Amino acid sequence: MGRQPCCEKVGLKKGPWTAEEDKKLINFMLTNGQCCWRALPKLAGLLRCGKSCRLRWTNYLRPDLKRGLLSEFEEKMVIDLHAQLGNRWSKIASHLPGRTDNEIKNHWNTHIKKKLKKMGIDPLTHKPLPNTTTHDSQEPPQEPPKEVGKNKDIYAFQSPTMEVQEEDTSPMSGPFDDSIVEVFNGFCTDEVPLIEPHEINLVPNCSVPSSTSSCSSSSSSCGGGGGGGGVCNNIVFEDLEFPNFDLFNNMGFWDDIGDDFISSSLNLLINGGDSDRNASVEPHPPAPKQFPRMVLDQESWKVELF
DNA sequence: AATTGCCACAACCGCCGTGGG
DNA sequence: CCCCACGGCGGTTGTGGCAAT
Repeated sequence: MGRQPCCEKVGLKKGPWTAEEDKKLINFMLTNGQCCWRALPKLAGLLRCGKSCRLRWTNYLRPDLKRGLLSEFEEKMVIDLHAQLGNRWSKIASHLPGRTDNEIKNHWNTHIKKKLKKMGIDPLTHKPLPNTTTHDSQEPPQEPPKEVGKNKDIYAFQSPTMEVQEEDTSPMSGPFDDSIVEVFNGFCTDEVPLIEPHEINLVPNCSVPSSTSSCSSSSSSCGGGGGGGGVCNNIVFEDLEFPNFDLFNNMGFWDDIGDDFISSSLNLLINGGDSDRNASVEPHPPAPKQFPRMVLDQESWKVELF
C-alpha cells in the first residue's frame, strides 16, 4: 500500500510555468478561492501537481506580494529575525508582509550571507567569524560586539528591537509599531515600475480541457471554457464573480475596488509589465519559455490598506 | 563574437506536523 | 490509537541572464 503520492507523477508538467498556466491558476483561485490543492489542477485544467500550484500561487501569483529587492530595512529585519529564529523562513516571512519564505531564503543565500561574511559575521551563528587572514575585502570586518548571542547592535545598522515570540506573532501584530508599518508601506527604490490599470486587459482562462468537468463544483465563470475548441477571446473578468476569496477579502484588497480594477491588476499579473511595449497584448506569445517575472507595484493592489 | 563561469531566483523534492476517519 | 491525506516547510537543484575572458 503505502501512501499515495501527492500527485500522479505521470503526465504532469514540470519546470517553469507558462503564462497560460498562470492564467488558469489565477482564474481558478479568483473564482473558487483557495480550496483543496490536490484537486485544483484537475479542476483548473492544469497538468501540474497540487503542490506545484500552491507554490506558484503563494510564491509568485498572490496579488498581495511585494516584488522587487528587499529594502534595506527589510534586510535588516531578516538578519535580526534570523538571529533569533534561525532558518525558519516561513516564520521570518510572516514578519515581512508581502514577502515569501522562498524569496527571503533566496535573498539570504545570495545576498545577506555574503554581506555578513564580509562584515566578519558568521551567517549561521551570527557570531564573529574567527579572525581569518583572508579578508579579501577592503573594508575590514566590523568590530563585533562581545555579546553576540543576541545580535543587537551587531550590525552596522540599528535594527528594530524586537523579541520574537515563538508562537502567535501574526504578520501585523508582531513587534512592530506604526513607524515600521510605515516603512512597509513604502517601497525600495529599485522597485517595480508602475503600471496604470488601464494599460491592462485580462484574458481569463478558457482552455480548460472540455473533457474535464472543470469547475463543476461551482462557478459559472468557467462556463465558457473549453466550449467549442478552446478559442477564447477576451472574456473579461467583469464577468467573473469573486466568491469566497477570503485572502483578498480579509486583506481588504478588493473593498471598494471596481471589477475593472481587479481585471486590470490581474492582467498585469498575467501579461507582465511590458504592456506598453505590447500595446495589444497577444494572449499567447509564441512559445514563451517562461512567463517573465511578474512585477507588481503594491500601489496596483493596495487600496487604502492603511 | 564566441565561450566559459558565476550569480540569482524560480521551482522541485522530501520530510514533518496535523487533522479526520 | 492508528492510518492516511493533505498542507507546509526547508533544503536543494535547474536554468536563464550577465559578466569576464
